[in-house]
Amino acid sequence: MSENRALKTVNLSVIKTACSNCNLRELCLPLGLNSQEMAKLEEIVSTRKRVKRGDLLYRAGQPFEALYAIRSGFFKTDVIMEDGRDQVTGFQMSGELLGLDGISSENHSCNAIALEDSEVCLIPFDYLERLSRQVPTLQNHFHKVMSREIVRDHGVMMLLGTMRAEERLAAFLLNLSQRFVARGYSPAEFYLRMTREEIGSYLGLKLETVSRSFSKFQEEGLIAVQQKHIRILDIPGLKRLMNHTPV
Amino acid sequence: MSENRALKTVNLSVIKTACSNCNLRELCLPLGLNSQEMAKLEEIVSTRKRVKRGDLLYRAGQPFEALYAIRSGFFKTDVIMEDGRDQVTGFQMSGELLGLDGISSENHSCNAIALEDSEVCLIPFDYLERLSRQVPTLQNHFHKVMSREIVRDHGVMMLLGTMRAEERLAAFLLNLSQRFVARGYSPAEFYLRMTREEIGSYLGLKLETVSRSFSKFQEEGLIAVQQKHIRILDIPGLKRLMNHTPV
DNA sequence: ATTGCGGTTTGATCCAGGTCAACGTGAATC
DNA sequence: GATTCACGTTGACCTGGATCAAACCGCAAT
Repeated sequence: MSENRALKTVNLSVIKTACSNCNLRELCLPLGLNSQEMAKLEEIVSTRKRVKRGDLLYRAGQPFEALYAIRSGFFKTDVIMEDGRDQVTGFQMSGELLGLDGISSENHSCNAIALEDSEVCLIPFDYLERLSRQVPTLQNHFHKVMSREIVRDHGVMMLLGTMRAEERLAAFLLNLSQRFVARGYSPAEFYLRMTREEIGSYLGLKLETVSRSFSKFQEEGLIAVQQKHIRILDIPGLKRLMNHTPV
Repeated sequence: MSENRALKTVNLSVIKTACSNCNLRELCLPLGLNSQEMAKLEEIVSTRKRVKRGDLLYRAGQPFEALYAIRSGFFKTDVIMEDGRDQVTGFQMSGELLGLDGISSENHSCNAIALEDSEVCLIPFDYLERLSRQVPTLQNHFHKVMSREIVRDHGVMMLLGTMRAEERLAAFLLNLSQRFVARGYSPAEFYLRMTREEIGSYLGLKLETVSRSFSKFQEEGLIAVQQKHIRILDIPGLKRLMNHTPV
């Protein structure tokens, strides 16, 4: 919680040019803004925050004040029922926005937990609304980001409602792969930041089922797994597996 | 598709006062607006559209141009995979907004189908964005509506990911009940507009399981079912059933 | 009144994935 | 370099809900 605030002014000046220099700008909120608009956005995105692996960025029930753009690192979000059951609702990586769920009730409705040491840019929401009234491009892009989250959620519903275990896992791997590509990483080789249990929670499966499915994929030559290290050997194969009607 | 356009001016004048007179205004987009702001909103919500039972309001892939506020009636939205499997992603009733999924890609990403003869108010999206730049209350409320949809989706994920068949159905009934209450109807007695198969699709269950669970609830005195007519006899009982840890 | 038909209920059986349990593995700590 | 601990793998068995099948219900068309 205690952050190093020495050299504050230097720090701020560095940050003021952040968005325009940020190599995530094409994935993140600034998408589509001209340099003048970007400068305005930079004024409101003035603070960064480090979150250590395992720490919560925010917790369900806390008052909502800001959105967070992931500058680096990896997060999960989850919701917890009164009886203790929990569900991972998503995994978020650099360039993605956290906190959209908090707008509706002005309280966060889920927990956001860093799965590795991470850094986020803080976007005070009232400033964002004010600015997006002045900058139609930003307004429209923000609406698209929210809508995209809704579409993603529908995809997860489809996955949870109609797909079998192996289809779910294939879909999950392909989705990760795609998102890594968008960030300039290999589509075929990556480290999973989450445990089998977290994957299982997200996919509506038990960790043993996740583990068994990984092993099965490996036997079939679709992937090579060693703990958290994944190499996808046959992307088309996984795609085929994913939408093969279940009997 | 061909609509009666006779008496257009009369029609418009009638509609111009629509929002402020509409008894759904506290559930719908106008929430929180003063009369002046409401008047501006009414200018852009100038058209209504009837949708017959079974007809599509919009179809996945169609260009997105407007949101739809349900004036009366009942809808379902669903997504369809290439292999034909489909998933009902929601049931919408009066005062709720349809079409948010289309903003992100400027194409609708799901189908919206009327489950009874319905009427919707058409809200051209570019107008809405323009107006919400001028009316902060509207802007904020629209953001809350989108966020609420995200939170709802997380609830469905929780349901699909962690709950057992009977818990899902109990949650479903309680949710409908609540929403009927908000509209001034009985919390305990209503007609289901959707089939067992559609309920099943939404809840990630087969229609037989839905039917059996209804019968079980009836045996236990929790509800009285006769086809589509439901009477809830024991709301606390359903609530208890819903979050009783599964073993 | 009869037929047809979409939707619903109920029974019998099956199986994907859950549950329980034992063992492996590798990174961190002393 | 031994110990610990969280995480992962694998096997054996069990069960909730899927599947298959038959009958039933209500209403719309004739």
